[in-house]
Amino acid sequence: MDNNQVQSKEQLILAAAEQEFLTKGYDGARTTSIAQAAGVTHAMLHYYFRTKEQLFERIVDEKFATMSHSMFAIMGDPSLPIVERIKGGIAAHFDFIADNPLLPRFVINEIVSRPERYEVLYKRAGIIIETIYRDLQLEIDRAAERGEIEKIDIKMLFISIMSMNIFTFLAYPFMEPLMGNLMADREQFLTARKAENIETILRRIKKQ
Amino acid sequence: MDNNQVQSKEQLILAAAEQEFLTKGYDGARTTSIAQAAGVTHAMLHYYFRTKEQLFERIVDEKFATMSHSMFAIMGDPSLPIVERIKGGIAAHFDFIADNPLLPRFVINEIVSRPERYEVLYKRAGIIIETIYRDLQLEIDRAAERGEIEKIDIKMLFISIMSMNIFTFLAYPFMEPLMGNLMADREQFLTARKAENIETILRRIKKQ
DNA sequence: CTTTGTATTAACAAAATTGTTAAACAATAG
DNA sequence: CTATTGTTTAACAATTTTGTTAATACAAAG
Repeated sequence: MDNNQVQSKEQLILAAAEQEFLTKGYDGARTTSIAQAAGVTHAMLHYYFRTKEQLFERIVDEKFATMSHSMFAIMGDPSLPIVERIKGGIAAHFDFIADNPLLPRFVINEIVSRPERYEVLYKRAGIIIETIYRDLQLEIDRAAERGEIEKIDIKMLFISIMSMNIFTFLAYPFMEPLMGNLMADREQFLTARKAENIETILRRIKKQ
Repeated sequence: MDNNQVQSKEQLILAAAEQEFLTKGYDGARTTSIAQAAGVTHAMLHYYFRTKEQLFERIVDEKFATMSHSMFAIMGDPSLPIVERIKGGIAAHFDFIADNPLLPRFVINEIVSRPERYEVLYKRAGIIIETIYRDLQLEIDRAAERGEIEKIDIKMLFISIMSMNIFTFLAYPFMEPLMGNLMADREQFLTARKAENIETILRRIKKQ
């Protein structure tokens, strides 16, 4: 078998499934359409993954992991001074989402439509995040006491960063036709938007 | 016929359809489930609305109108000084979305899954928005020249406002379990979040 | 009180979609 | 070479979902 030369059928199906699920969601996706896009008969899809549900779970697992990686990117480089660290964190998070622009909508839709399914996963993630945030909150509090920045709740700051970074991609198709020339050149807009998000957050924590 | 005393069957179906479509989307919605929720046979649904598609369009039309109203709310009260105006606009927009928390996800999903359908609608909206923004941009430019605020692109500012306000509700189910006690009390969190969004935007335009 | 149009139901039909199976085929280990 | 194992296909089955229809009830109008 040539697993490396040509992509295996399994790989082809997974790639096609990812595309289909990310754009159309579970309900909108069709196993026949995935099989067709992968260039295999739809019996093959069932041979490798048994059910649509199981194929979907493979994609969900990977995408949830990617999403959590993206959230850790906001943490930034701990060796840098706090303002530089936040600046870098925002940029890294923005770039991460830029590389996975379909990810947030997929994850949000999935959480909304079957919350019970992710309760366990979520409880664990919540605890991890809690401890990590505590460290960063401490660093922020110390910087605030030194008068370098404003005192602020790190969670609120994270929500603001995620809001601005994620919304950019989430609502791109919605906003683009409404914004005239501003968003006409995607690359140029994204560059400007990244800078704007950083500027907005930095001003939020700037001592005044 | 008692059109007002008791809700008409048509009204019941529309209400059930709105709930179903907003939470599950077009693909996830089931006409049988809508009929059941409305307490009518599913033949009734087809009698009144012919097809799922036509029923969906009724909901979409209304929701797109609501969404565009919400966007106009950001404009704020033109009789107020610019900073107060923006402050009020953010608050009004936030409250609007708070009253329609399922709206943004629904609209975004719809735009992403069938963009061609809204091209015409969008061209028109884009032109209207363009002219309205021009006025506000002028007012901002004048205030900036007077040294009251920073010079800023109104469209960028609007995107930031929409980002922070909308993301709050869009990602609520996703964030809530990750944020420990912060989001435990929904009302309290929304109040804090509204204030945070206003603070963030005002700092963005504050002359420094 | 009969006609006419609307409302309602149950049963049915059609289509789409997921999933199965049996048989053919290919690769490979012994 | 052949037995075994995994791969592939075509055809089929089951289910779900949307949509239709024919029969019936009901209300209003003449």
